[in-house]
Amino acid sequence: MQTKEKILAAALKLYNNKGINTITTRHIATSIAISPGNLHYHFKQTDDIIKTLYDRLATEFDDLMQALEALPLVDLAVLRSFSRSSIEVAYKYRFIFLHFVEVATRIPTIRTHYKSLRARRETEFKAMFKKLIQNGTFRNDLPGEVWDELVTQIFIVGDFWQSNNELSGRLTGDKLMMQYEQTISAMFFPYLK
Amino acid sequence: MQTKEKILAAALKLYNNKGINTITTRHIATSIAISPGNLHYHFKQTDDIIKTLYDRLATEFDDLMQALEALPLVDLAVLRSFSRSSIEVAYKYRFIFLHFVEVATRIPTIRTHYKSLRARRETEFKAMFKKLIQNGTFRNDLPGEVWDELVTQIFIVGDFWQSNNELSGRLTGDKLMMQYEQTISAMFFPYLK
DNA sequence: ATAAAATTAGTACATTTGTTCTAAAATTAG
DNA sequence: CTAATTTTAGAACAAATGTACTAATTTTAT
Repeated sequence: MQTKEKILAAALKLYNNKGINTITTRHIATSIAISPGNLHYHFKQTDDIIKTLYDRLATEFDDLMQALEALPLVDLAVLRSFSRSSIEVAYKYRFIFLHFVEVATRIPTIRTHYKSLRARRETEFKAMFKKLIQNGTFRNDLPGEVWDELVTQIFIVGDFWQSNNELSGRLTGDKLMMQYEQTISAMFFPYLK
Repeated sequence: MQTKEKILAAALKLYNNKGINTITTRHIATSIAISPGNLHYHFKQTDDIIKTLYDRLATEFDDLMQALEALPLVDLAVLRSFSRSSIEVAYKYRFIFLHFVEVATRIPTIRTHYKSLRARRETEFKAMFKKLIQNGTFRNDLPGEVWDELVTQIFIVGDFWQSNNELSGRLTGDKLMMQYEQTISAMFFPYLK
């Protein structure tokens, strides 16, 4: 593995386990037995490492979204499998979600990027819900605002289920992902026809 | 105002506006024109300031909870007014929620305290839902797990609506609180009979 | 009024951290 | 094979930061 990839892998692991504030570039360098100078040759600024990792997260999400859009029809099973894949990606880059506000504050381009990604996904979700109402999967007796609020709720839960676990659950790995798969899919339950 | 109170007020303001990582004890001291030595006379450790602010948040929440429990009956209006008051308290101490994972990591007693508070509130919520099902406010056709998941959702949204706003909305003050009052009350909508 | 206690300012120290610089080593290209 | 380029190590620097220390000042108690 190239040094640059080694750095990213080590950084991801350390950030995920110890957070972005306790981990310094020296920690990362030491963990893969390279010098601080070498690390800064590959990443001039520390934040460039975080930025790169965020970009990868964004790309992996985008791939999921595009796969979803390519499907001819969206039903509950599809929604569930999409949610499962999203959870896996989010877990892989969990430090970002666990420190999302700080990451977005430290690296303004991340906030900008997230905002536009979010806006895009919001319209996508709303369109999808409309379809699911029309084809009789979802209820048709609820006022429109309720669906808008559901979208907001989904984003909050989707972005912060890991923070919630960190505070009260402390599950890890598959157990954690399975629990929140359930939590997220339960969000749709009372909306079913 | 006593110096100790001045420090806490200044810290709250600065933390809320700039986060806990950019603000140092020197910033706090300078903002109220006292020396660093004086600040550390009142708070030996920086984290003691955060700890004290968290304790106040916890107390204010406890007061709300006790007021709620003292009421003879709980209906939707009561639930809504409780949610409104919670939102105000959470906004007042918003830096804690915006950096919840880091705060809980840095100050272990906060994590411990939050966990037990959370467990207590979970049973309270579940009992309340049971009552609302029995008196016909909530639906009685849903499986029990759905209510458990609703409780989880409520905590996630309740703890992280501010982080969500920080990432995508950036509303402030009343506008912000009013929006999330709606988001939170909309969570109950599809559960109504 | 005076002694004791509490508060405050200011300095200083040790550590950490991001980053830069230089020279050596390794790799690549011609 | 040799020159150019890339990569690496290691030292060094400057700024920041939490905290301790000391002496002065203010407040409180008697």
